[in-house]
Amino acid sequence: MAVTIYDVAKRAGVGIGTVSRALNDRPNINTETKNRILSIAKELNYTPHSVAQSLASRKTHTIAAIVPFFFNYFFVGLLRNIQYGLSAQGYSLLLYSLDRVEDKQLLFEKALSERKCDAILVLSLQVGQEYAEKFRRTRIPVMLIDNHNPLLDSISIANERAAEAATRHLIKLGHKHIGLINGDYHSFPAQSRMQGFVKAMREENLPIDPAFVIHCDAQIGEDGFNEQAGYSSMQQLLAQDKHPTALFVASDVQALGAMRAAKENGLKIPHDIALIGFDDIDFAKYMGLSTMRQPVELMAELAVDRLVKRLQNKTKGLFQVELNAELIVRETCGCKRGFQAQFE
Amino acid sequence: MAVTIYDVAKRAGVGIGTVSRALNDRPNINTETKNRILSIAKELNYTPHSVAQSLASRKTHTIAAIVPFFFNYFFVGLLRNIQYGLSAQGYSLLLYSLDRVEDKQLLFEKALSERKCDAILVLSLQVGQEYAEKFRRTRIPVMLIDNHNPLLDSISIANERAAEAATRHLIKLGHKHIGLINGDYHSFPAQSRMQGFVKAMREENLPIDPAFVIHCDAQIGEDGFNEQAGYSSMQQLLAQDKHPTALFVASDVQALGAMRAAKENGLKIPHDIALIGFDDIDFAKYMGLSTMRQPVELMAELAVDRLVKRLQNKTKGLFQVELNAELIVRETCGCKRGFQAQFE
DNA sequence: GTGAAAGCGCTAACAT
DNA sequence: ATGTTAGCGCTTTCAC
Repeated sequence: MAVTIYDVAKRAGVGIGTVSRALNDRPNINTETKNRILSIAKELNYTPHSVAQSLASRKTHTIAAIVPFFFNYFFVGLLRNIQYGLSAQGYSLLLYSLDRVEDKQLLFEKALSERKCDAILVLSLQVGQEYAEKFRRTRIPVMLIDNHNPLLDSISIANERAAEAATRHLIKLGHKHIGLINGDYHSFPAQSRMQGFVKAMREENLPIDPAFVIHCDAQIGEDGFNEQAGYSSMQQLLAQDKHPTALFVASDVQALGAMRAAKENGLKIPHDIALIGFDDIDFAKYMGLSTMRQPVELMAELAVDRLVKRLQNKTKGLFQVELNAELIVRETCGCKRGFQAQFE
Repeated sequence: MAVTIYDVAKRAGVGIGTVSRALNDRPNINTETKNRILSIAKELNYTPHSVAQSLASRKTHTIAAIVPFFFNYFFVGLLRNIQYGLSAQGYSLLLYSLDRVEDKQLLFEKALSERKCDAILVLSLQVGQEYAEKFRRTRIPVMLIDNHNPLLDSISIANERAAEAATRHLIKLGHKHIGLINGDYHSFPAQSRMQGFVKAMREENLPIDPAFVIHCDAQIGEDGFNEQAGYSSMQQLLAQDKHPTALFVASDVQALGAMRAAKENGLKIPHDIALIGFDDIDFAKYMGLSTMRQPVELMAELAVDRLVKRLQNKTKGLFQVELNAELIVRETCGCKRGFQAQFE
């Protein structure tokens, strides 16, 4: 049996209350006794039993992240930074992932009912009205990342502005026939990115050819933001008798898929088709993919920071931030002179 | 305040013991009372408080995974499958990740002392003698994946055999000058992969040019299995006045880096240098990278299954499995006729 | 078959 | 400043 505060108390000749006070750095304790207790605890190799602490204090010091694992590596970068921030603040990360979007309700329910966590981090998932209200009612702090809900804290990207910037960049390079490969249009980011695209085209008086705008139909359980979807969309685009000279693609993994399809069709990027992706996943750099970078570190940092503050009641009111994506110019947009396509 | 078994008991006019029996499907209870309790519980929207359950039963139904996040996407695939298996078995996944290998002891210690988990899953990390013994002593089930220790359960890949197979494939294609880009030689997989490479070359009476064998020096906190390391290794290789005609690379991300370097040097793959990687991460498929596939799904399934069985005391004795990697022939090894290099 | 009672290891309120 | 006590919400004896 492991050593408990009772053992420490007995050895120190004090009550368990005093031990608890010493261990938790609480006031109303003599410095001497405190030090004595601390050294005895160390000597006995005492470590607190966090489950017992949780039950008594009603705090688990654990935060659950609900993540659609899909096939978008954007989440990996986010998660890494979230984990990093959480552990720095003394919190553990409980990971709930789903393979099919339909399962999200189940996980919301689970996180809520099991009470293994103090707060919930929801990545890139749409939270319906029902659960938004439920979260509010249970008073559990919830933070949405890469999504938005009027009732909940959120950190998202100014998707519309970013899409607009990407599109404008292509326009500035002289393209007149610009297409869009989007994710599943039911998703929040997909809609905003579409709007940004449309806005840029409209304001520059460029016609939008409906045949050049493709929304990846979400397969069962997916969201269209994956390599395969990008590949098929590009194939679909190229199967037509005319194709755009430039494309804004709503995610890097899709863009990678699109590049693969382009290559198979003998098209050179950016010569035949220029490309801008979205996210700036690790591989974008390696592939020379121009893209709109999401500030993953910052998003994670803000999310963790805010959630922890909220748990400490150090903040009130809705926290809704919109960050800007940044255009990262690499090869696929074609504005670097003398560049030879990564893909043949 | 949430509803507890006391509420259910009162409403049903029974003791809490009976409620517990009903809820947990235990014997010695009248079917009628049981059903009555169950329906009352449902009506009251009762959900068990897992923290209280844990404290009383000394079971958390949570498993911790200690993961070096590095930059190797191999872990992502593993984690996804692990999470999937665990949740199917009613377990939660606590994620401990480290950014620097040096931190692993800290996390071992943390997982052990906090007692938030029933078992520990260690991914791709070397467990020293000290902790192996400590794990045994505390009797906490531990499963190593992608590594090995005589005292602990493990699931690993027959690295030597796999490396040998990859090398032999290159030899069979007629290559005489074959090089190796390895991970940090201090790591277990790197050593075995080196041995397999050497074995194949020896047995086929091919000389090994020391200049063609590169071990990625692990940067602080890393393990050499990353894109950047692969890139530099290739640069280093190509800076010499002669270079191999084929390469076995110890991981796909490194191979991707190597391909990037090759392209920058104007070398065509597989024409000038043939390549075989290791892991079969998602991107390998997209890049046409030939590779030794690790059976990630199977590894995860076995690991979870075994760990859960162990927690239920349904198994004893050491469980040490070695699985075989499978050669996935794509374009970079050059054995598909008429293939034109993905990279220029 | 069921109820009462004793923990699980801690925190926190309340005495002293 | 310190000890005592009552929970936290459950599981698990142990009587009946």
